[in-house]
Amino acid sequence: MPELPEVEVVRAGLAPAVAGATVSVVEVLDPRALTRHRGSSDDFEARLTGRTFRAVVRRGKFLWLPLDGGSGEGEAVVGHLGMSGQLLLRGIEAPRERHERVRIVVEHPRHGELAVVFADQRTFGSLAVDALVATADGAAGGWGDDTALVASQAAHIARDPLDAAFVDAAFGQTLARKAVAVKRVLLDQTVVSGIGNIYADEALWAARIHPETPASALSRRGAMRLLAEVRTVLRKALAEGGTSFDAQYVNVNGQAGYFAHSLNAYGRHGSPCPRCGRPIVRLAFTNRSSHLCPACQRRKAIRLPAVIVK
DNA sequence: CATATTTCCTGCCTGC
DNA sequence: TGCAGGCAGGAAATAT
Repeated sequence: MPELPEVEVVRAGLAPAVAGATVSVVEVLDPRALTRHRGSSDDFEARLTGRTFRAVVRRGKFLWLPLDGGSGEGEAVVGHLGMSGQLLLRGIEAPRERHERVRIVVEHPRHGELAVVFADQRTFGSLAVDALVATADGAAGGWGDDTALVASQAAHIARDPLDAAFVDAAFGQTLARKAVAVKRVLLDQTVVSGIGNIYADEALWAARIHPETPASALSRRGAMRLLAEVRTVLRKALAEGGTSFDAQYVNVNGQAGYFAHSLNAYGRHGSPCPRCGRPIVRLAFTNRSSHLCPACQRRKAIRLPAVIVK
């Protein structure tokens, strides 16, 4: 469930400890953590050992750590936390985490030796050594680095709503030509990245928009209001350290965030809507759920063409 | 081309 | 107490 705020907390925690650090040892404990790496575990270890991390960069829910040197535009370690992935900073003597999959020992010129531990209960997350490619729009690849490069595995992902190079007008135009439910579009990482089920439900609640509203049925003003609410909820969650329900999402020190206390709709079915007091409901949505207030978030009436009935 | 469904995985929770 | 089944869900692959 790490979405943009949670991944940004991890990025910001990792950056000061890892930027400028050199990899001394790589241990792959479970090759399923490398499903997106083109090559063996040995290849991953060999490509990484001895390299120096230049930065920690994030776009949407993707993280990448550019490596110094190399050919062409260079390479990076690209990572996605999936459902339950964690990147933890530990001392080199630290015992194994419960679901530890990869351990990268680095030597930092000021902080000394550290272990970067990738732990992942459900193994939807993964790490890979990946090529860096130029960004399509020439702007910086993401948060945390000024260079106009992006990991190739994240290059097809749209910019996220907190990215300075995100284009609001293009987002509005995309919504206007999509017939599918607006919530689906919010979750489509090729349209806007960083939003998952929690923040989609929260933003739609704040904007008083029913998740099944066809995207194209929103007015331009409605679309921009939704985008503004997306940004507000992402920023608030980031300021509170992200959303943690159990031990699934934690920062690099293993600590939970506080935003779960601020949720208005997600997971609150049966509880009163904080705005109107009527119960929040849960609706089936593909293989997951939508949480909403049916009173505040009215399904927009679809204007049907006139039909002549004999 | 656009949209819908399936797949990957483990741990917790419910109901029998 | 055990165990089956449901559920959680991001994104790529596959199907319609």
